[in-house]
Amino acid sequence: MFDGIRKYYELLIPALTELLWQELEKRLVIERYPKGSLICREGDICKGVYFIQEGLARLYYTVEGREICTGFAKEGEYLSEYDSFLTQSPAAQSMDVLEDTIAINLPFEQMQTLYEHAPVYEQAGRKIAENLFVLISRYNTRLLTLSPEDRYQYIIENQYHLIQRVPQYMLASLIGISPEHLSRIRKKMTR
Amino acid sequence: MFDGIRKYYELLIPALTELLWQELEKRLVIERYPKGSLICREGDICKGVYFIQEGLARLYYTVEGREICTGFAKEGEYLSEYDSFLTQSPAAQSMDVLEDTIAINLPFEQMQTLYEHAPVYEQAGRKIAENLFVLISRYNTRLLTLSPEDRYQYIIENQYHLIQRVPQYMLASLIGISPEHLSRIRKKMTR
DNA sequence: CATTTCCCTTAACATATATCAAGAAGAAAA
DNA sequence: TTTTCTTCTTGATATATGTTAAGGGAAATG
Repeated sequence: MFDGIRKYYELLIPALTELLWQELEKRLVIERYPKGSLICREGDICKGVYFIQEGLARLYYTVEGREICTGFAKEGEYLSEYDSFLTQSPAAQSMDVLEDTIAINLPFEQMQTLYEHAPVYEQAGRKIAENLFVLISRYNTRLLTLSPEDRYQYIIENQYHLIQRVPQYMLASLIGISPEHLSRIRKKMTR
Repeated sequence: MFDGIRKYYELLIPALTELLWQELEKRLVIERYPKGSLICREGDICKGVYFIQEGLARLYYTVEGREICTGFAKEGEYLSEYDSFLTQSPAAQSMDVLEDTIAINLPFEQMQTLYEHAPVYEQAGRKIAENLFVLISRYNTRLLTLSPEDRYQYIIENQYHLIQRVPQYMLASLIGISPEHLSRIRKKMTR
């Protein structure tokens, strides 16, 4: 059950011994979400960092009744409303799942306990924070420096699984344009 | 000289002893930048995380000859092209200073050495990464959920020093609009 | 003190992109 | 199968925001 996430932590913490892993493992919580259900609602405090074991999760703002997606995580990837998680303050975004999903949650209090328990866990926390920073930073770079066409092209070339698993109108909001406009861009690109 | 940054590290690492501080201090590098000079050029590898001792630094993309600002740091704040720093890959943004600036740099190799030296430093690394994540995440939230007017209003209410120290056309790009448009927004707001 | 440079404003105009509305095509449900 | 959703497409229209250009004032420079 925990094979995938264990490999992930071994990458994060080169010095992860069997004992240290067991200490971590017993704090992990397996959570199952049926397609369409919420992991975290905007305004609530995000309870954890979720390692997606199986399925597909989504992070999005709701602005004037409309959803603006900012990220997706598939099997083997992490997702969290990390600002809310870190600062234990109300989440600006919601998280839900687009498919039946199994997530492994490392809750906030458990993470703090680990930090106090042994300093190596700090290293995992640091690398998770660093990885999430790089993700959001590059997302930002694309939004600010690429044209809508090039942002879509980026998804084709680097996140093709999203095109197969995510409705096009959600990708439009990820790119920062309307669904109609993405449809026209696609039409132009096939020519 | 190192008073400001020491206080900052004491916040990050509650367990920072005199000895641990000395170990850190001897790895810090004081750097002076005259107004207008570059700390890091786009395409280069960002050499460090810079604690601004005195002055004002800026982070910005250059797209088709135009500059798009994404962040500023004044005295007592940090700045870095952190993606480049973490991954030791070419920077997407440049960093320069808008005023004569004294920065205290913790270079990448020195930071790695500290991590190996004692695990408490991991805690500082983690918190720096977490803080920078929260900063960029909230910047993102503002860009994606607020109108240009409200983004400018946010600066007035929460970063008023920028209005006093940064040219308006740079704030326009921080907000994600043209200088002319910001000028019109300001005119409308005074009424 | 003159002069140059930088920055802000304003107006006219251009345009990318959003919005609105309708229909088609699949996919899911009954 | 038929029906009902959901998603995607397409066209007509609207609009926010960008672009270009010009002038003025403040600040830096010599």
